[in-house]
Amino acid sequence: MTPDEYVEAVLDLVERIPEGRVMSYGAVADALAERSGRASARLVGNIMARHGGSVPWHRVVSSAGRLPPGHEREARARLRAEGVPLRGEGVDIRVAAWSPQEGM
DNA sequence: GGGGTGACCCAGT
DNA sequence: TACTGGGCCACCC
Repeated sequence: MTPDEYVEAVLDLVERIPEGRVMSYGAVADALAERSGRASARLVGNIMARHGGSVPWHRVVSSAGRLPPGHEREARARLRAEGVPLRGEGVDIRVAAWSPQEGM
């Protein structure tokens, strides 16, 4: 799988995250590991930063529920509108976490 | 080719 | 609870 295809796979998965739920960068990397052979949270973070504009990027947060630097305000507004449980600076990932297995 | 950087993560202190 | 160190992988000097 080429880097470009990996980007496509990441964006494709992010598009499937249902409203009101979120995934961490690591969870995304993990879910694609089987298919791509790669599992790097950092890589997913980079991909979202560069190509996330066309997908619901706000549904992808850090494993601690922190929102993407520079976009906290925007992300909070969208997440709140979708009914994602917010906690402190970010989201309550323990409650909002979603995995592809759940949504097949 | 070598080295720094980043929307990350986990284990240890 | 907060910091550190190591691992991760593509990108850009």
